[in-house]
Amino acid sequence: MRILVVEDDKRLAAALARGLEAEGFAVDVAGTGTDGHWMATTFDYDLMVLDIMLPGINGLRLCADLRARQIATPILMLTAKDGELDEAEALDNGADDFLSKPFSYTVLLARVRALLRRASTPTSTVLRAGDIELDPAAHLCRRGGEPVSLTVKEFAVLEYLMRRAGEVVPKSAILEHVWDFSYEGGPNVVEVHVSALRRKLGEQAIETIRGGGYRVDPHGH
Amino acid sequence: MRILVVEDDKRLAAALARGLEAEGFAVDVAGTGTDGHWMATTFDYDLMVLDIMLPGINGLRLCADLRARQIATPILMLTAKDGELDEAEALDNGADDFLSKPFSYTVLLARVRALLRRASTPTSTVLRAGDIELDPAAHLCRRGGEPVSLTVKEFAVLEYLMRRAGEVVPKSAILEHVWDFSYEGGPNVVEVHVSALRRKLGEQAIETIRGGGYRVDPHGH
DNA sequence: CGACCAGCTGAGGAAGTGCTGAACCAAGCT
DNA sequence: AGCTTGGTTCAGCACTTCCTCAGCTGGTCG
Repeated sequence: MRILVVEDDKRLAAALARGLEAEGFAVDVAGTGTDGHWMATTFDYDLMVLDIMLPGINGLRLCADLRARQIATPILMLTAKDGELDEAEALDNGADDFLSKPFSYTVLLARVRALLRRASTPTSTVLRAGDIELDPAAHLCRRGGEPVSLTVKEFAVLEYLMRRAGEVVPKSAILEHVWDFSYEGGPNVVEVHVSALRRKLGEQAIETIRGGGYRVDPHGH
Repeated sequence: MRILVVEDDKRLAAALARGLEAEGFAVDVAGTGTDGHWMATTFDYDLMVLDIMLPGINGLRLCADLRARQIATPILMLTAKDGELDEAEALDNGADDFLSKPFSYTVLLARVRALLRRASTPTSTVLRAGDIELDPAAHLCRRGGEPVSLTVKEFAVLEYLMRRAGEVVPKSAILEHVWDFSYEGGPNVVEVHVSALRRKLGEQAIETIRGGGYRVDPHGH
C-alpha cells in the first residue's frame, strides 16, 4: 500500500513517513503543493495525506483539482488547530476525512486504516487464492490449511498480488507499491522475493508472464 | 489500557489517577475541558472519565464534540449530586455511562471495567487464549489452570495483547496503550516485559512477527 | 543455429531487529 | 535504616532479513 504525504513541516513529514513505514506502508513525501500535485497525478497512490496549509497550491485546491481529474484515491486532510471552518471546507472539496492538528500518530494510523478499509472491498479481511489464504491483520498465511511463515516484505508482495488476483501485475507496479519512492534498485528485488515466495508456497502459486509481470490465479492455477 | 481523566478537582483527580494506576491502567489527567479536548483528540485512549462541570469546555460539550469527530472511545461521565437531568443529558450527548457524585472508588472501578469489557469482546470477564486465562478484575492469570503471578506491568501488556488476540500488535501500539503520556523511553521496555512474560507463560505464548510486532494466538499456537 | 534477453536462484555481506542478563533506581515493607 | 520487589536502561549477542551480484536457464528472434 503506497501513501503520499504532502506536508511542508519537515519534522512532521519525517515523523509521519517513519511511522507509516514501520507499519509496512510505502511512503512518499512532497514538501509543497506543487510537488504534491505532480506526484499525485504522476504516480498511483492508495491514499494521500494532505496538509491544508501548503506553499504553492494549498491543500483544498489540490484536493479539488485531483477530484476534478477523476482521481478517487482516499484523501485525509490535516487541518489547522480548531479550524472548524477548515474541516467543513475540507469535506466540501472532496476529502474523505480530516484530522485537526495536533494529532497523535495512533489516531492518524487508525484513520488511515479506516480509509483504506472503506476504500477497498468492504468484505472479509482474508484474501484467498486457490489453496492459499492470507490474513493481513493477523499477518498469517496458510497453504492448504498449513501455516506458512513469511517475512514482512514477502508478505507485502504477496498481499499486493493477491489483492489484484487474476490481473497481470507488472514488476514496476509491485516495486512502486511495496517499496517506497526513494528505493533506487532494479526490478531484481521483486524477482528475488517472488522466488522466495514460490519456495514456500509452491511453484504454481505465482505465475510469470514473460515481459508482462506476475499473476496469481484466484482459483489456483 | 490507557485512560484519560478530565476533572478539575485536583484532589479527586489525583485520587482517581493513583487508584487506577494501581490497577495497572496508564492514566493521563487533564484539569480543564480545553486540555481534555486536546488530549482526547491527540492520543488514543481506551476509556475516558469526564466530569460534567469543568472550566473551559464543559463535559457535555466535550463529549458531544468527540462523538461528532467519530471518536468512539467509551466515556464515563461524572455528574453532580442528584442531578437527574444531568444524567439524561449525559447519555443524550453520547456518554456510555454516568456516575453521580459522591461515589465510591470501588463503584467507579466496576463501571470502568464494565465499559472496557463492553467495548472489546462483548462477553465474559475473563480473557482466554489457548491455555492461558486472564481475569483483569481479579488480577489473576492462569496457565493450564495453574496460577501464574504477574507484575502489574506484565499483566497490562498481556491484557492488551489478549484483547487484540489474533492481531499483530506493533510495539508502538503497546507503548501507547500501556504506558502513559509522560513516558519517553524506547520500544525496548516492551521487549523486556514480553521476555518476562514468556519466561512465565512459555515460549509459544507470544509470537514475534519480525518487523511487525507481537501476536497472541486466540487458540494457543 | 546461435546470440540475446528476461527471468531465476544461490551465495555473501551488511544492516536491522529482537532477546536477555546485569546494573541501576525508586518505592514500599519490615 | 536495610531489604525486597518491580520497572527501566543499557550493552552485547544472535539471528533474520534484505539486497546485490553473478552465473545460469530457457525461450525467442534474427
